[in-house]
Amino acid sequence: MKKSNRQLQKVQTKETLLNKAYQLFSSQGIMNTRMSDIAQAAGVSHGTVFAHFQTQEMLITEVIETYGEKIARRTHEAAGTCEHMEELLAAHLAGIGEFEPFYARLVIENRLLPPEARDVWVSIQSAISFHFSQVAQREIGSGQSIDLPLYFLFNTWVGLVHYYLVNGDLFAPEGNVVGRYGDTLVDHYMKMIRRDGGKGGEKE
Amino acid sequence: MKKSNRQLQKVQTKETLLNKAYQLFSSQGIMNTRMSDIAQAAGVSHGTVFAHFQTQEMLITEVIETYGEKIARRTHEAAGTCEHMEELLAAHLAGIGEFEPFYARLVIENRLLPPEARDVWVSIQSAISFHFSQVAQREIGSGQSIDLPLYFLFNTWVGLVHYYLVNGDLFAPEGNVVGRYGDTLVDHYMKMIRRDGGKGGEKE
Amino acid sequence: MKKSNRQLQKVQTKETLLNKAYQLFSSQGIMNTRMSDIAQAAGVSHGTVFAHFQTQEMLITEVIETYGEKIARRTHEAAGTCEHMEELLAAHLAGIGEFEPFYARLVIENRLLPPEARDVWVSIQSAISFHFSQVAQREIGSGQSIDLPLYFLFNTWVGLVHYYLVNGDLFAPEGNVVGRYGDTLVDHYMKMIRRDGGKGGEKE
Amino acid sequence: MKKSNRQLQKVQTKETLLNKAYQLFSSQGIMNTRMSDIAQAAGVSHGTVFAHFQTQEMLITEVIETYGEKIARRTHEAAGTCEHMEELLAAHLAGIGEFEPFYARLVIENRLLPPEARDVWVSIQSAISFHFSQVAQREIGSGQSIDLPLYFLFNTWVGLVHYYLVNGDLFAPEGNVVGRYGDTLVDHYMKMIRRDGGKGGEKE
DNA sequence: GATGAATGAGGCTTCATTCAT
DNA sequence: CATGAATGAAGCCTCATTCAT
Repeated sequence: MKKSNRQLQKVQTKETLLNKAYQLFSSQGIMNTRMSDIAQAAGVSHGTVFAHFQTQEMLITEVIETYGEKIARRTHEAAGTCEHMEELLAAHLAGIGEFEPFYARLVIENRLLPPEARDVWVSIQSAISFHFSQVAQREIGSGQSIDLPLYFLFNTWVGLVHYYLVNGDLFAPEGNVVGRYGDTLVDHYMKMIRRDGGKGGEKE
Repeated sequence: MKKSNRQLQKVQTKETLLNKAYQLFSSQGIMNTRMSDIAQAAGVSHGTVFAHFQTQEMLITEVIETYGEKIARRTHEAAGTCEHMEELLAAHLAGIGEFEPFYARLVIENRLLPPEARDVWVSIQSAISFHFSQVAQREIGSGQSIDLPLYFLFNTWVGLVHYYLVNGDLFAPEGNVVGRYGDTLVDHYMKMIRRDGGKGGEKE
Repeated sequence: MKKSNRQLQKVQTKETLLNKAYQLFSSQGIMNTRMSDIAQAAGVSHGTVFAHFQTQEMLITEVIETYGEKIARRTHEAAGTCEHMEELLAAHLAGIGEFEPFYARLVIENRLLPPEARDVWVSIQSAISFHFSQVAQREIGSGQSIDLPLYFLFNTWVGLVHYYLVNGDLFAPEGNVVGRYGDTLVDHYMKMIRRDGGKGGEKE
Repeated sequence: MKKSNRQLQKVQTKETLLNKAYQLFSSQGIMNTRMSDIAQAAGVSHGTVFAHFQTQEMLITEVIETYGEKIARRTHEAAGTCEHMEELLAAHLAGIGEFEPFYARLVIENRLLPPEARDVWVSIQSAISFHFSQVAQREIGSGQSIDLPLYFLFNTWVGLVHYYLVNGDLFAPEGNVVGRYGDTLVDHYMKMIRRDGGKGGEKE
């Protein structure tokens, strides 16, 4: 059990580092966070960070992998049982909502992240896209949704959500965009893609 | 009149600096461009940049103001005579298209720019929003468009366009997102907000 | 006898460390080899190295002592039965040849090594010098060799050999200087110190 | 003349840096000297060093180029008028002697220097080799010198000199190997390569 | 006003060594 | 003893900004 203890210790330290990095990334931005900030936040020495992550890029990438996976999983779970688009979108937002500050940072700094980190990000989006497309396909097939390319419907939705997140400081300075606008976004989006959308515009 | 000459010279130097900065920002990113890069590109000394702009932030802000204003004006002009939403969206994209590399950078680095730059950015968006809302209002009133909040329709459109620009490296590695996808985006978006949208998907 | 086992184990671990260090020193250089490289190569933990050698300097010194002694012994053996200078020089080179990569490193990094290591180095050279001087003395006495101070003859020979080793990357990129040039060096050197040397250059 | 002043200033700073680096390299070794040591010795800030030399490697290379060229030139000049080998060797040593501490460092750290620096070093040696070969060729032709390959004669001489320099701490702790042994080395070497060398070994 | 050399704070990374288990 | 996680001093390099000319 001695070994077990040491190993546990190491795993814990690494987890602490990942978690503190995640917190700092969420609050002050990813590229704005220095390695030494993370060390300090985790209560370890500067060098320790490098004992766990070879380079800053690798740390960033691993944080994104770790928490991105959580976000994707959360969405995946929620999406698994979804019958209708409304539910899926709500699940998507719920998945994001749990990690909103971090996710928003990912959206904001997207193109400035190390390439590997970007790959991770893209694969997260792909997972979501997959679920979305399945449901959308079904809804289009059943005539519930307007017939537009799946990728377009997806991009519209994601673009909308990301737009709110990127401009979160304007929309929700308290930092809870999803909580504040989530339902409305789903509602409006659904109205937009429903075949009978736009009741207010009744043909006379 | 000698002074006049000097002043002219000064104005020209400043304009050169702004223009070279704009070019560099477009090609290599805003925060990736060093002050000395700009000086070199403009053929002046490193220190001269600081004679015209007190700080890097101020230079960035001023570039964004200058060229943002052009983008907004261009869009404004194009939008001014638009009767229908299609035309407006096309005009919007045309306005962006002329400055795509720079505009894309603005979208990508948006939140990492100096706060004052953000204000400029917001005002660009406002100009567009104004036109958009006018036309959208009319179309909703006439029953051509689905009845959703104007801000939502606008955010959806802008979110969509920005999503394509941010991911321009994936969508159009050659760097011409608007040219490649512009028409499609307008088409699909219009189908989505038309009251009779999605007819093509009608079952039997 | 349990202790004996333990001690045996300990001795073996240390030997492994010395040997792996020797190998790494030979292939990548002495000062370029990290303590952790050695630990890894020996299949022990990083800390274990420090259980056997208090400091890096002491490890280096001990490796040089151990293998330097082997080189010296080998040369001593080969030199022991030499009647003539040719044989001695060949023996010297043979002794080096067995350990060329390591010996070359010693020559290359010589003055950058810990002081104690230098002492070892000097004593290796002394062993060779002793044999050399004996044979040289005899040959000078018998008129076979030119009459120059023994130390000069020795330094000339060693300087020559070391010059080839230090520049081994230029002379023999495959890393076998002794094999490639050994015979030639002996031949030429002998011609140089023979009283009748240079006959081949006689005019008319 | 204003420009002249500034330019002069810059050139002077760079020269100071090169010179201080040269001194530090001479006294404490090349790879042991930190960039900040040089800055401090030159009385400028740390960053200034990097304003003049892009990287540490480039600084090292440039110091070696600058002072290596001086050494080579000195030898070249002295060698230009040499009729006999004795004079050439003396000139070679004189060239080295002026810069002995630095030259010795070059010999000692040779293989540990950045590749470009090594190239410079090799080209210095080539210049010397050229002169040597010319004179040696002539002397062999006239039957004054033993007939051995030019490269061997050269390598023997250089190997000998470098051997004394590398072991300067043993031969001449006060740091003046050339002054102390130069004449003897030339004498003995000449005796060795003279056709009539080794009088002491008179044929009976 | 223009110049450009100098500044120096800021940040990443390496690795010998220690020490609790 | 062995282990290996943690330490922290050391060193390289960048670049916005200043200021004497």
